[in-house]
Amino acid sequence: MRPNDVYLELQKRLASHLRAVLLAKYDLPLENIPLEIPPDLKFGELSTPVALQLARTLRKAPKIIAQEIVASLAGLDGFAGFEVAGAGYINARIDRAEAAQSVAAGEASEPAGKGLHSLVEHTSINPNKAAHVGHLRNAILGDTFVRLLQAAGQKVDVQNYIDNTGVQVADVVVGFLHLENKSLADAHQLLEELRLRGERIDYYCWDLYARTSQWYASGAPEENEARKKLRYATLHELELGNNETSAVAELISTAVLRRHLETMLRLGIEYDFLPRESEILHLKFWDAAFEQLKQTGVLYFETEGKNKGCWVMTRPGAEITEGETNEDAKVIVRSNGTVTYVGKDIAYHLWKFGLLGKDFGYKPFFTYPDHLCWISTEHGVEPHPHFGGAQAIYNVIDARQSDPQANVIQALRGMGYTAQADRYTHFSYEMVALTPRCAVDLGYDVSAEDLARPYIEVSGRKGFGVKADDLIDKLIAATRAETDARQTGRDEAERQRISEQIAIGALRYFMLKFTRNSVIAFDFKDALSFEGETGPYIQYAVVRARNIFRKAATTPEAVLAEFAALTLPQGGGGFGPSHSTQTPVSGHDFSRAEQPPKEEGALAPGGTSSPARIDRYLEGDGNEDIWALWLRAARRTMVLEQCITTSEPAYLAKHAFQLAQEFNNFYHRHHILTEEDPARKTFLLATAAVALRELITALTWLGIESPEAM
RNA sequence: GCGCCCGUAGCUCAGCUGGAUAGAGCGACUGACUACGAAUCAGUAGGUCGGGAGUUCGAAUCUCUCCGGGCGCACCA
Repeated sequence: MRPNDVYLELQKRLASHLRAVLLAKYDLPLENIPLEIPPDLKFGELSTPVALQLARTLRKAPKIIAQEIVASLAGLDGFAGFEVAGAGYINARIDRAEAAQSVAAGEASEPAGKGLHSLVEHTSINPNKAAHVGHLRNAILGDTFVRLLQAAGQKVDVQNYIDNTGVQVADVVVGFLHLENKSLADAHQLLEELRLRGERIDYYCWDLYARTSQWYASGAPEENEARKKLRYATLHELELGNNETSAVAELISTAVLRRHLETMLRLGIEYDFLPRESEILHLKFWDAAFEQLKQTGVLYFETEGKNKGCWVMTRPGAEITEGETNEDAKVIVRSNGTVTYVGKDIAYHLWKFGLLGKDFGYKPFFTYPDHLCWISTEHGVEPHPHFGGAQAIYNVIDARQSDPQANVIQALRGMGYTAQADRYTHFSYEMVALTPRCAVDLGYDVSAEDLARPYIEVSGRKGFGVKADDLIDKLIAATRAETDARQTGRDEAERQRISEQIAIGALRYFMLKFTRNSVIAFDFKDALSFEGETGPYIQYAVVRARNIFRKAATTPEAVLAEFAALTLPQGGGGFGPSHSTQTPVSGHDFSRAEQPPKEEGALAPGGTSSPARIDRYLEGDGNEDIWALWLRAARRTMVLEQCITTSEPAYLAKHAFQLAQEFNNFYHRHHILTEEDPARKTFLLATAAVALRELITALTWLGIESPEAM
């Protein structure tokens, strides 16, 4: 039997059939057949307003068209019938028993894009301070998207770009060398002392960075001028490398980076490669890119206007008038010969697509339980894995950087790399801000102006924000208190593990439940909630399902095997090619809801002369909620594809929640273990087994573990 | 000034390529534990989808305009 995802498969089948019917009947080639999931099961499982849409071109009443189309649909494999409803909708009812067989068998279709080599860049925190809630959103979005691409069968490289030679690192170095008057030897000593005391270097830098930022503006005008000069002199030394200042920067930034990886690992987030800006500079990536940019004419030398003496490029969407100087052009090479950020980013992205003709050196940096994370270096070790050269890339970068991102894409397109430009996704998301109340609770001074705002932007420079590790610690403490109260029979280690799983589940779900372009106004009350639309709610549904199987002394696998026997008296079924036993349906003569849901006689066990179809359990007023659960379980691949094509993990988060909600509802309405009809009991257990399987799969894709108990 | 995002129930948010009575969670109020453990479930109240105009058989969804909020538009990264 060929694998397929029930809903997706039936949708495709109906669409192509409708396309053929429209062509044959009306000579209308219609590429996109609108298909939707109706708002209520009474309208069937799939529906199309295509007749409404065609009314004008065909000059016929929509209802007439719908009836004509329905007449040609009878007997379509996998469907139980079609009917015209409302103003001219065509509603399709699928063969429930047959669909349930497929779902139970765990059939899933291959999503589009299988085998593609993708590269996801996320996290990319400046290594000069502790990670905060904003970085958590980035990393959780990125990591989840990586899991989605992998679930779709893609080969994914996970990268975390490290700007170790930028102003932000320069600022902590200035603070260390000039505010604290310390040396390279002191830096070594500090790291050792912090290690012994069990303190975090990234927390230390959080405060130092904020102090230094203030220091730049807190003196007399001429003092501030000197401090600013010091800042840029330091930055210059970092870029050059091979000096004491850069050695301090390297030492501190690497220690902070290590902390970031540890923080993210608490959330189950891992990386394959850490490309650093220092290597992009020292290995002269830019020189190679510059040649290509000049040759393709993307960059031109400006001889007039405010950008005179610079190499510039035209911005995307800019209207250029012949013979006039484009004052709005983006400067890529400054008049002093140095390269801007966008320039370096173009070089880096040429490398990502394997178009630069240069590569990093590689050395191992961080060890995960099952693989190594590599970091860039000038002279690497052999052998090493190769990164870059991807077919599709995703950059998880906040929405404020959409302009520079668009510039990079524009440059690639201008160089003739249009296929790559099309597969370059700026995976943008809005920031995480704090509600004024949250800021006050944390002890920050909040101005009257800020108090009136809906939210206040987090700022590392100001030291304003919620640190990632603090939030995680707080979440674990809260779940631990709850777990200790509930799981009195379990030992310390077990309770801690469960608490961590729940805490991380709550945090990851919280960051994923919002769509990317909505600003998250962070508040501890919401983030620390474990009820309602939360990760723990979904995890709890899993635990409940598991408890049923434990009490019944069976397993989901055993139940599903039993279920297959129950529903497959002839051993066939499913969505195999030639399995059409449908009776033609004229389109207006059936109404499933009116059939009695249950016969008086007991169900004959599978394998007897009268095929023991399970329709009776899937239809009728009392069973619509069960069928809805099966139907949702059938949507896994559909949701996965939707998430990938729209770069929106929130759809999967919503799907998992709705699945859990329907399961909890089912759990209350139908008591499984006390069910007396053995066949129905098997059916109910199979329902739980399917829900359990789909819940665990969805949670895994979201990077959320399923605890054994809670 | 130009560009992008947002404005949906008291609060926080969904609403897929325009489609059938606008949904969820939280909060409020009513109920359900002799347990497949209530981190749960059922029910009630609550909405001029920011305002206006247009396109359409049909608009929360598309276009225009106005109002309100946010973020970008460096020879910073």
